[in-house]
Amino acid sequence: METETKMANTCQGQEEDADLRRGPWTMEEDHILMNYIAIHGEGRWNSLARCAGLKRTGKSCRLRWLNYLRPDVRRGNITPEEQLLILELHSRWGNRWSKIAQHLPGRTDNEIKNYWRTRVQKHAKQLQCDVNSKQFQDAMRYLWMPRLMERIQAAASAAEKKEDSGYTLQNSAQTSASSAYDAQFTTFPEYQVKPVSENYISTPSDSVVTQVSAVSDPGHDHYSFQDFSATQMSCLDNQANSYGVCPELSSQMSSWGPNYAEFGENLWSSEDVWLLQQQLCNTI
DNA sequence: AACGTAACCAACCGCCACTCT
DNA sequence: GAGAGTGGCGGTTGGTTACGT
Repeated sequence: METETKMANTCQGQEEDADLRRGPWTMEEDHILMNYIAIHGEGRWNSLARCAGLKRTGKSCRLRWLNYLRPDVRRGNITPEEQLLILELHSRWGNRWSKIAQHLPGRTDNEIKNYWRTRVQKHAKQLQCDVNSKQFQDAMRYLWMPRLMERIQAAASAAEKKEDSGYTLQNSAQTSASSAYDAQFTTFPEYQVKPVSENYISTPSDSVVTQVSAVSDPGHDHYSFQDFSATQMSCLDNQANSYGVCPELSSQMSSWGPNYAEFGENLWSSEDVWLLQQQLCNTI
């Protein structure tokens, strides 16, 4: 705080930024901001912007740093595990993006918000229902989320097979370096995959028994895949079927046969959507 | 190849809460 | 205690890229 005050004082003589820059950041601006923070650390953003010689508002600098320049920002596609967490956490907390982001290390609230608005809301639109409606919540919980679980488990299963075939591993975080699963675990050391005898999700083929768990974080309300598994299992108990789908949807899905496998997050065909709409109308 | 549309994402805006003077 | 300054958050916008016709 003292240094911040000093910093602010030393910059007071500088002229007011009447010609503030807006729009996309240039590489030069990025370098200036990164170098300044590397040397001085994050201070008060307005004075930081002035002292660094950036013709930007403090807010703009903060946003650029937090959402893009920070070294621990993860870029690239949202993994199935992350999607699962986002869906689950959003069902708990709603649009509390920053709170949700706290449970996805390296992801920014802006990125999660964008993911939700572009991809999740797209599906709601496809189903012609509100993203907060019970219909869509059910579709997520009984169709989308189990699909994601299956994809996660399939990736873990593939990794196990790799291991069985003589592939030497140093630790569980390296079990499947080529799968989407691994992008998460190589980056998030707190997550690991391990076989368990309880709290498992069975796939339709019942061939995969894995658990995704997070090391507990005392003093921090850290939500985990394990929590999700527990939630999902209670759902299975209640709904009593191997897909984690309510009985009405389950019967419809079994009639779809292989088409059910097409319920990936980006694979909702128009026929799927129509069928789902019909089913939801009938069941709710 | 050209055009239109959809999807994605960085950046901005406005509001609110907190801190400092 | 009041007002100004600042940071944080969620909502929105606009530019760019990808894709389809």
